[in-house]
Amino acid sequence: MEAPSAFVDRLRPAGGKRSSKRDLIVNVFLRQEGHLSADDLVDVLRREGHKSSRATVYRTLQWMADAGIARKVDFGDGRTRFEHSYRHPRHFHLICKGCNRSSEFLSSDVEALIEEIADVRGFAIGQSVVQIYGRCDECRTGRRRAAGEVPVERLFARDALRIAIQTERSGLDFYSRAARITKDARGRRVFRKLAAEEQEHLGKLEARYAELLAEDPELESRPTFLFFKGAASGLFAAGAEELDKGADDRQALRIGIRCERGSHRFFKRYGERFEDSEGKRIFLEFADEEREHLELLIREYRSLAARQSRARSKAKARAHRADT
Amino acid sequence: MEAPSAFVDRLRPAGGKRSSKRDLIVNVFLRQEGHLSADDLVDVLRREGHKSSRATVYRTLQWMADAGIARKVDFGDGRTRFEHSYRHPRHFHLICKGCNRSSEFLSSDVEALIEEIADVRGFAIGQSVVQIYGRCDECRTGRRRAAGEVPVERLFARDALRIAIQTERSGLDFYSRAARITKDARGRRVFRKLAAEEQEHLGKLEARYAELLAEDPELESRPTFLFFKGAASGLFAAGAEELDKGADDRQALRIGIRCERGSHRFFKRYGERFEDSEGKRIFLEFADEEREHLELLIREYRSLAARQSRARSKAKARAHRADT
DNA sequence: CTAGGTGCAAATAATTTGCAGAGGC
DNA sequence: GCCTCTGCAAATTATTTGCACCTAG
Repeated sequence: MEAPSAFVDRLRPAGGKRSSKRDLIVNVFLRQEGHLSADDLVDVLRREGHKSSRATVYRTLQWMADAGIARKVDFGDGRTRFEHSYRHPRHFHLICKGCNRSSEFLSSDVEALIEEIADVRGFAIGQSVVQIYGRCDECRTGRRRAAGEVPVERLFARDALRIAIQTERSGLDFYSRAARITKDARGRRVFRKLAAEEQEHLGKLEARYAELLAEDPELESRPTFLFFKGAASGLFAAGAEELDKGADDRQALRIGIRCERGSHRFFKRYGERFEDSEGKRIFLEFADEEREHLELLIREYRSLAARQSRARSKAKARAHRADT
Repeated sequence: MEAPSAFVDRLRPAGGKRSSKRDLIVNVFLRQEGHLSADDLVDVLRREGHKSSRATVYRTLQWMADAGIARKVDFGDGRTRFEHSYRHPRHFHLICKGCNRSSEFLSSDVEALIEEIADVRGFAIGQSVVQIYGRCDECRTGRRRAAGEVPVERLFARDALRIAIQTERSGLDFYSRAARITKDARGRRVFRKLAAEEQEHLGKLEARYAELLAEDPELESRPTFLFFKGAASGLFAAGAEELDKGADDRQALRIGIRCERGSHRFFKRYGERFEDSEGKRIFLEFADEEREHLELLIREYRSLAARQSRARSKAKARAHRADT
């Protein structure tokens, strides 16, 4: 788990001079949750007994944004706010016009659509902003929610693990079914092997999930942060359904390839964005595993296709000999 | 087709006083395309030989935003811009950091996801902002695109009609297939009737599309404005595929219900947002037609289920009598 | 010693406001 | 005549800059 100071050092641009004032401002900033305006940060500094001129705070904030330590956010109220990126992945915002608070979410599906749209328009994406303005649950119902803040990093890890577990479960189910219906002995062996791997990995993920909840009991009840329909509605689950409708060996492999490809993409994308090193490792390992599965399935598909084509030409040759 | 003056009158708040200055500013503003800052508008007014103080322009812009004649847009460059809503539906933005121009798009899919996310979080949506920052095609490749501006309203109408036509086509295909495979005579008649209706409607839509293209030949080549995967990847097309995998009469009805529901939602949402009254009418009529289909299918499904259940209990009774 | 970094005050930039006068109902 | 709208100038707000001074490398 990377420390804040290491995080800053990693991003600090080379050649610059250190200064105790800047270090101080950066450290105070990194300790804050949520979105701060320059003035908010000056106030926090004052409250902690440090005096800094506004200009320096503005300059430091700009420096942090350039370095990637902070991100600008603009909620359209005339002042620029900043959030730090230490253990805090890029995300989208729900902004309540009642209480002026904002809550964060991520949606793999929205991101995928945005990428697709940009692609069709020949647009190279830098960064995208999704802001949903409205009234939050609390403001509408008057009910108070659990007040304790859970760092976004944990919510991210929680949801990512939930999705991974769901994916493994339905992957396991998919490969078991596929093994059952596959006629080709070699293909069957491949599916069995993949099922076994999913089973083993599932155990690991569940252990990690239990550990995460043990660290913070509040975590389980927090609302969803990471939305991913591809997993929720079930990439593999949809695949399994297709199998049930009667697929032959080749189709089964093809469906498996599609599922693994989607799953690999998802875990790669979010693994890369993960700040917590434990979760990041798990995710990238998962992505790698899925890629291996994917490659195995593709090899197997090619092999099966080749064998079938050989079988066909042999049959044709036989038929031809019979003709003449 | 509503005139600009009628549009303003419809939205003008009651009780206010008219003034020739305000009317002038509003009229000039409505003639502009794209996103104007207050200063841009002052410049346009100056260029047309009218002088107005900045304060008045700011006040008028604010008045228009309150009245719903204008919408604020903020691209994070420190100044607020405005776009008018006359024949201009709400939309999302692609913003090029190279040339500072923005292009607009709509995505039913993104909207649906946003609604779903807000719903899960108990958040009442007011308005949502989706901005994709990056570099546009022209800036990256250096190639120049056709320069003539096509009003968004037309692109919207074009894409909506394309989607409607696609939907009708695959709906027609779906119902023809369903009629072919349905064993129950009554159910078959329902599917035939729906197929005939889709056929007729398709003709109307194609005529309207041809008319639209005739009005503006540049229209056809412009990039997609309205993205809707539900239609593109084919709500009904997916349904038809399911039919082919062997569906019984009830399943066929159920698939039809799902398709009509998705289609109805889509056309209702965009029909309501459509400003051009001709297109709006087509869309809402379409939505109504889809709702009628939906209701017909639901009735038919219930009727079939009831008949099947009666048949089953009769069979059981017969079996029971044979037993004793 | 010298390129950055800091503080203060003044400058900008976008937008809003106070107030006196003009004009629609 | 009253109440709203307009114009001008001054005020406000968020942010940036000039410049003298300071400090780490």
